[in-house]
Amino acid sequence: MSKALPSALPSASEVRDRCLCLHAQRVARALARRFDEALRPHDLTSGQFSLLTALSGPQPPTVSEAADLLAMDRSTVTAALKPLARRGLVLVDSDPADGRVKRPRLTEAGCAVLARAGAAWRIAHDALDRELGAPTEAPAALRTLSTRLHPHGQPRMKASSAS
Amino acid sequence: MSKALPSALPSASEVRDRCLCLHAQRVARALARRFDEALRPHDLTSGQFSLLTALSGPQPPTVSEAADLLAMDRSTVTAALKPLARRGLVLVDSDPADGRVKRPRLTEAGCAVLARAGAAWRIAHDALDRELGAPTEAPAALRTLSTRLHPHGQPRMKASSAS
DNA sequence: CCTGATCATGTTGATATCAACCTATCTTGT
DNA sequence: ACAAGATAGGTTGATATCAACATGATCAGG
Repeated sequence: MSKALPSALPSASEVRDRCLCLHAQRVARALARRFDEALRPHDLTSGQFSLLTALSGPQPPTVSEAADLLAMDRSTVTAALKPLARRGLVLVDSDPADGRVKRPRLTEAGCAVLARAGAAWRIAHDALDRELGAPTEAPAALRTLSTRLHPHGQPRMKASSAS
Repeated sequence: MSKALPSALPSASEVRDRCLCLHAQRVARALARRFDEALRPHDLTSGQFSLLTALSGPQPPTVSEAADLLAMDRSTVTAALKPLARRGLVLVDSDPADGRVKRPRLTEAGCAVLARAGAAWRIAHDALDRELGAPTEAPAALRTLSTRLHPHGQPRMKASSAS
C-alpha cells in the first residue's frame, strides 16, 4: 500500500542516511581497523582472532558451524584457516565418525597466542566501551541485529512451504 | 579501577557475547550478502553500490573524501574504482586546480546503472525494514555508532594534546 | 551391494581490504 | 627560485570475501 508512489529514484542522501548496509560496513570497517591495531603485536587480525575464538570451545566445531558462528561463507572459513594452519596455530582434523567433516582446532601454540591476544582484546574493548561513553544502547542493538539477521546455533530449517 | 582484576583470560563465550567487532562483522556480512543478492541483476555488489552513491553528488568528491564517506582506506577506494572504471561506469578526472587531486565521477552509463540499482535497493531496504518488524532502535543505533566511530565530513583534527 | 540424492568441504576466480611504501604535487620559508 | 615538509594518490603484498562449481562421503531405497 504505502509503496504506491516510488516517487523519485533514491537520492545519494537518502542512501547515505537510510542504508543499514552502508552503516554496517562503516562500523565494521572502523572496528576492524581498531582491533587490528590492538592485536597487531600478536600478529593477528580481528578476523583471525574471532576465528580462533570460535574454535576455542571444548569440542571443536565443524567448518560449517564455525562459518555459521561468524556469519561468513564456508569457503571463507576454509581460506581463513590456511594462514593460521601455516603458522601452526590451528590443526584441521578429520572427524572420525564422518569422513566429510573437518574439525579445525587450536594447537598448543594457538591457545597460547589466543590467550595473549585475548588479554589485548579485553583492554581494547574496555577502552572502546569507555570511549563510547555511557553504556549506549548501540552495542545491544548491534547484537540484536546480529542475531536477527543471521541466527546461529539452531538446527537449520530449510525453506518451509509456509509462505 | 574496575580493571584491578584481569581475572581469567577472556573466554570464548565472553568474546562471543561482548565483542562489538565480531557482531559488527556478522551484521555487515549478513547485510552485504543480502544486498549483493538484491543488486545482482544490476551487476553491482553492495560495496560498489555504496561507492557509486558516494560519487553521485553534484560535486564529485576526491578519493580521500570518498574514502572518508565510506570509512575505508584510500587505497581501497582506488582499487574499488578499477572494476567500475573498466566497465565504463566511472571516470577518474584530475582536479584542474590541484594536480594531486583526483575526482572520480559517474559517467552517463554509471548514472543509469545507479538509478536502476537504486530502485532495487529501495525495494530491498523496504523489505528489510519490514522484516525487522516494528521500527527497532537498531538502525538508529547503528547509524549513531557509525558516526561516533568514524565521523565524516568535518575537517580532520589531529590527535590533540588532551590525554 | 548399487544408485541416486544429500551433505560437508574444497577450489577457482573475481573483488575487497588494509598497511607500508613510493611518487608526484603543492606550500612555505628563505 | 629552491629546498624541506606536507599532502593526495597509487602500488604492492597479504589476507578476506563470496558465488559457482567440483569432489568425495554418507545415506536411503531397491
